Amino acid sequence: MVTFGTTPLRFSPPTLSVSLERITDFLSTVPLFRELDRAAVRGFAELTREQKFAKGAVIVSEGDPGDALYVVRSGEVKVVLIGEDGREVILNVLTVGDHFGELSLIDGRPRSAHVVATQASGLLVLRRADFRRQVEQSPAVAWGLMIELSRRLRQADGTIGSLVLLDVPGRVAKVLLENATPGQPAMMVRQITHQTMAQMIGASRETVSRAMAEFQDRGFISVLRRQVTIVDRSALEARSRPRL
Amino acid sequence: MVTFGTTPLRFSPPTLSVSLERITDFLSTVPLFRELDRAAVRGFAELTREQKFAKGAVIVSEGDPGDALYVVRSGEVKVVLIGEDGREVILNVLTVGDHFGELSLIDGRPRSAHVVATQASGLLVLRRADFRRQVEQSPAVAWGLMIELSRRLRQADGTIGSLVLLDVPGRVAKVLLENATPGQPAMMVRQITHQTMAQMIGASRETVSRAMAEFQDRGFISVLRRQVTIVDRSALEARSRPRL
DNA sequence: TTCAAACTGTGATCCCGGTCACGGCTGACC
DNA sequence: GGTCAGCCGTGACCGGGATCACAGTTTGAA
Repeated sequence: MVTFGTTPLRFSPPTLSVSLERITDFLSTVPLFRELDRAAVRGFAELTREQKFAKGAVIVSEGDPGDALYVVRSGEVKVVLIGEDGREVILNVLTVGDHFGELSLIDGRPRSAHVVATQASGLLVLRRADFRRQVEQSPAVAWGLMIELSRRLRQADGTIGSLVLLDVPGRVAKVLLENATPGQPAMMVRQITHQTMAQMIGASRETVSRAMAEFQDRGFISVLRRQVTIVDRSALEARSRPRL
Repeated sequence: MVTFGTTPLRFSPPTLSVSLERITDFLSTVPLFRELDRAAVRGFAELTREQKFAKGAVIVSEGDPGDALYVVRSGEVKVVLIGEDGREVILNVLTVGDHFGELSLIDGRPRSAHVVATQASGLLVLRRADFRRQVEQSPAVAWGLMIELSRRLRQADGTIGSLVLLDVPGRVAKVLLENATPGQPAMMVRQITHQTMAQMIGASRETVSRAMAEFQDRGFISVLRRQVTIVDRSALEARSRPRL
């Protein structure tokens, strides 16, 4: 039974508030809102509406005036830059609990990249004015935002370093490690196509294929039905450092 | 002596000093504090100490626990990543009014890069606890910080895009434009050595030289005693876009 | 099960740009 | 002035990785 505080609801609750509670539950798990008490999170939840996107749908486009924050509730999206020649650079892949769009909310500038659904996805949308008012009322969210921005900035700087200092196999090793879920003796990597990897590290699909083949030969990883398992973590780590 | 690349590193002792009002005047010009009234800015000014660094001095090192924010009061510093093989990547060049070190203050993680003085410089230092208390009292600074972080994140993403999508001459054209001061018909570029440019865009010094030579031949820029002038802005802009 | 669409593996070719080598400038400091 | 340390310009070489081409393998929808 759904309860508010200790008071059980006697009448069948409107669907809207049921889903409100579920959205509140969900938002509570997002790092941005983790410091808040339930009432404050509900304050945000009330301001959201859920929007569904089919695989391949464009959620925001570079240059758009940005006036909303999105939280991924289900599915997966990618943040991409697209060159005039059509080539794509994947800046980030976001899954459940991740959010995007805050830059435009903060500085009022246009969107700096495209965001595209890579799977059917459900996103919670929070409009600018609402968000801003809420943030001003809870400084905890402001800190949370700053922490998140810091994390991304460190990550972006790391990516710049890799692009300059590492060769393609080195960059491949790095994304493998970054996408590994920590299962002790042998670690799994969430499924990514070579094409996607290539766009994440600024390389061609073929070169990524060759690097993966090499890692298999050497026993660094093993691949079974497109599921990659990391066999020799430290070898990959060594390969992901600049070599002299 | 420890060296990174070809630049010898020197450590210079801190010197304490200077007038509170003059520091307040200076901080008032920094975007981060622009929204604050004079009393609030003085509050920050009271918490700072000025520290002098000789050219080549290391101000912070990657991996250090970071517990201070620095504002450049005079001189120039560079933010660099250093590979194990000694190669440097310049993430940013900071001059008067710029600041660095806030990431570690925000998220408590170690410093993510080295910062080295490229000229004799004076830095205002603000320690973690002091800074944090002040920020909590003035939300305007929190917004200012978020805006600054957003700006850097956009810039970093743009850099990633350039590294992947542009060839070396394209990246050279881009830094020229980014470092141009907007003098109408012909624009000047602040002095940067080819070596520095090369480290900013992930290229070799020689290739940058050749690109600059090409731009001169074509009449895009002219160089007189190491002072670069942009002659044909739109040609450079065209060159700084991905070509099909 | 079948068939199309998407993904992967691998060879051949070519070229951008890194590296090496070296000589010519420029400017700072005795 | 001389001399020394950084810069800059340019040629020669060659290797990592993009590109093209095509065959083999999965996947998933009907």
